[in-house]
Amino acid sequence: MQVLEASSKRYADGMEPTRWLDQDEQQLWRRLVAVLTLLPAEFDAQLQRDADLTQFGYGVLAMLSETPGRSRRMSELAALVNGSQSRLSHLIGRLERQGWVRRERAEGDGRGWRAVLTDAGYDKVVAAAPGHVAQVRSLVFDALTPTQQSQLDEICTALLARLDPPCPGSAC
Amino acid sequence: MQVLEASSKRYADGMEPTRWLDQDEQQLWRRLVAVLTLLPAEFDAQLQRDADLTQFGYGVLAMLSETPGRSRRMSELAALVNGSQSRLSHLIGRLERQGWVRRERAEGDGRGWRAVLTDAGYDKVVAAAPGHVAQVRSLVFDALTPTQQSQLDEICTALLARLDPPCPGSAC
DNA sequence: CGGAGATACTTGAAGGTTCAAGGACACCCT
DNA sequence: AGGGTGTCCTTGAACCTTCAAGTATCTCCG
Repeated sequence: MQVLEASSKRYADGMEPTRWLDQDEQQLWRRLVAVLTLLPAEFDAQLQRDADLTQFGYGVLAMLSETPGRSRRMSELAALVNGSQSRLSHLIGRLERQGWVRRERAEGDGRGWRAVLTDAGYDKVVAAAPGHVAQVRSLVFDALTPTQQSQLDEICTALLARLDPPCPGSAC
Repeated sequence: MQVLEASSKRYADGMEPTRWLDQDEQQLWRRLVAVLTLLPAEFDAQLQRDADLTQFGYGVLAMLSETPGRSRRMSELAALVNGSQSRLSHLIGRLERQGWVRRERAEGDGRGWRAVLTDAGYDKVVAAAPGHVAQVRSLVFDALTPTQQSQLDEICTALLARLDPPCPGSAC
């Protein structure tokens, strides 16, 4: 996944020369990319097949189901599931059409909306959850030792420190 | 990301009762989902911004650039980058329109095609690589200690063992 | 009060992915 | 030879996400 030669060409002033990945780093990177590709694909496939849901859609419904009042401000919800407002807005539109969610004006702020889980929506998540959790268990937890699980937890924490609040590469 | 109550309802014969995730497992799962969501998004954003490429598109071009002859059978290429044949076919169509790849009949097998990286395509990857590698370094390697890197490598290996060759949940 | 600027959300179009179907060719077996 | 079956790849439609506007409302401040 990387151009091979660490070419010795000149580089502009102020440009750091690229530090290419060494053998071990390349191996890790390739494996990580594979996991990043295949794992979500499996979850999407299972949810699609068994519940006609995206992982993102499931995540939103589940998040609502766990929230007191089973509803959230759109922007809040978007942040919780790591999606853009636009993405969420489109999704909620679709979920609304299926009767699993409804929109409600947010009180106190005329600009805001809340996504509210309907009873049908709640039933939907409850029905979908066992299959999804089984998949998570089978593809993640069953594959890792308890030690690896806590290692992975710390690794994710470290990675998120650079991903979650701060902006990509720029100064924040 | 999970329905809260471990409901004590009856289940059909032969159905295992769902083993819900405990506190620690839920925490890990949430973090992992966040990483699975945000990390690819960052890479896609950077590549889109700086090179007008998808991570998948970059991966394909890079893979070709590393291959002797700078070409691969479509099916082979699809497997290497963990994509479906259809996805690859559409992508190669787009890359071909931009002049970075061209299709060539595979010799020996009248059904087959090879994707061949053009010179322009090679220049394209070479131009895109430094920015991408910098991003990988900044978001992954700089965030992890050497120990964590080798832990992650083993974790990925363990996860891939259940993902790569075998089918999802069914018998193979 | 009133206007500038930020915030919350939506919308339509463009682009990418999946899914199901289809065409061309290879392989196998009689 | 030749017909059934499987493999390699493409295609079009449906779906989802992103991107760039656009609308409505709030906040701040003179």
